[in-house]
Amino acid sequence: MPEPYTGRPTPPPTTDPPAPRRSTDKPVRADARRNRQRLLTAAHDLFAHADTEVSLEAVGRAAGLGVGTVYRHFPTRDALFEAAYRSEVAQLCDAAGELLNERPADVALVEWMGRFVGFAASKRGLSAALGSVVSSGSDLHTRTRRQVLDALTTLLDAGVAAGTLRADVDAGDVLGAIGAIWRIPDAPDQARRILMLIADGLRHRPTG
Amino acid sequence: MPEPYTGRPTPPPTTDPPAPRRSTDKPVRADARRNRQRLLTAAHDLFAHADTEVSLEAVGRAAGLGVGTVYRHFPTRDALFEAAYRSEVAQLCDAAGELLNERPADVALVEWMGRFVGFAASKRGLSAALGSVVSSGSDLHTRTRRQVLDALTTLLDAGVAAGTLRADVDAGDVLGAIGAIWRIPDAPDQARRILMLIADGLRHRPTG
DNA sequence: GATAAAGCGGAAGGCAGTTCCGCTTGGGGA
DNA sequence: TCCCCAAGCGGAACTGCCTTCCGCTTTATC
Repeated sequence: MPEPYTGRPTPPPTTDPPAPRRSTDKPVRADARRNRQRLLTAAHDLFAHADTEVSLEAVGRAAGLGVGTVYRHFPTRDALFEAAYRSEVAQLCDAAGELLNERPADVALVEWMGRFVGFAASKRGLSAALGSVVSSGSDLHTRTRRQVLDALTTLLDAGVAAGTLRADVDAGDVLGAIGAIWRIPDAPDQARRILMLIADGLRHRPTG
Repeated sequence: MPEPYTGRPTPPPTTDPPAPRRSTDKPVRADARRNRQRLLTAAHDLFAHADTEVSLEAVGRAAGLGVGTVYRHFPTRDALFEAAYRSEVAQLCDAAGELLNERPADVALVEWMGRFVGFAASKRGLSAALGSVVSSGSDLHTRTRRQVLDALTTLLDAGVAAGTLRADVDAGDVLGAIGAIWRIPDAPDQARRILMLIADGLRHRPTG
C-alpha cells in the first residue's frame, strides 16, 4: 500500500487537569457523602442494564434523590459516568500488566482489546459518554483517557520489544480505531472480526 | 498474532426494502413537489454547515415551511438525510469504479476510503444519521448501505485479484471499522492515521 | 367556478436537560 | 445540650426538541 500509516504524531501539550477534589479546609457533610454514593450505585446499575440513554432524572429517582442533587454532585452525565466507572476502568487497565505476565505481548494485546470492547459493549446507554472518553475532546476525561492510553502503550511497547508488533503505532490511534466497535449494535460477531482486522494492522511485518 | 481476522461471515438474508415511491395512480401536487425540494436544499445546507445536531424544526424554518410539512415529507431525520444525500452518496460510490481505472486497486481503496471519511466528516450535525447507515440497524438505509458496500466490495475484489489485498475480508467489517473515524472531532490528522492503520490490516501478506 | 382530496401550519403534549431558589439538615461552637 | 447557618436538598420552572393532530388552504379536476 503506497501511503502506509505514517508513524506516531507529535504529542499534544498535556496539561494536567486541576485536581477536582475540594479544598481541604471544609470536610464534606455526611449526608452529602452518602447521597453521592447512592447516586454512583444507582448510575452504575442503570447504565449497565438500560438499553437506551439514561436520563439524569432517572438516576436521581433510582437513588431516591431529586434531580437537583444529581446536578449538585455531577454537573454532567459524563462526570457521573466517569465517577461511576473509575474503579472498573482502573481494573481494566491494571489487567494489561497482568496479561503481559501470562502470555506473549501480541496475544495480550488482543485479549486486552477484547476486554475493553466487552466492557464498553456491556454498557448500553453510555455510548455518548464512552465516545467522549475515546475522542480526545473532553477535559473531564483526560485522566481516564490517560490511564487507558498508558495501558495500551504498555502492551504496544512490549510487542515492539518482542518484535511481534510494529513500532510506529500511536496508542491514541489504536484507541480511536477501537472506538468504532462497540457502537455496532447487537453484532458481537462483527465487533470481534473488526477487532481482529485492526489487530492485523498492528502486526510487525519484516519488510514493510 | 494468534487469532487473526477470521474470514467473511455468512451473509444475512437480504430482503429488498419495499419501493418507497408512491403508487402510480396519483401524481404529486406541484406545491408538494416544490416544498419537498426546498426542504432537501435547506437540509443539505444546514447539515453541511451546522456543527451540532440540526433540529427538524430548523430545517422547516430555513425552507420557509412549518414543521408539520417536514414530517409529511420525511417521517424521521434519517429519512431526510437519506434523501438529501442520496445523489452524493451515489456519486461517491460511482467514484470507486473510476478510481480503479486510474490506479492500482490498493491505491484506489485508500483513496476511496479517504474520500468516504472526508465526505462524512464534512457533515457535522449528522453523526447519528451517518452512524445508522454504517451500522446495519436501520431498514431505511438498507439501500444506501448496500450501495456503499457494493463500492467497497468492488475495490476489495479488485485488490484481491491483483494480489495486493487479502481475500478474506468482509466489506461490512471494513465499513464498520471506518465508521469510527469521522466521529473523532476536529482531528483530521488522526483520522488519516487511523485510516492508514486499517488499510494496513487489509494488505495481503504472502505467508500469513 | 365548484368540489374533493392533498397538502400545510402550528398549536399542543411529551420528555429530557438545566437552573434556581426556598426549605431542610448536619455538625461545629457556645 | 442547644443554636445557628452554611451546606445540601428538592422539585418547580424554563428551555428546546420531537412528534402528533386537526382545522385551514391550495391544487387539480370536472
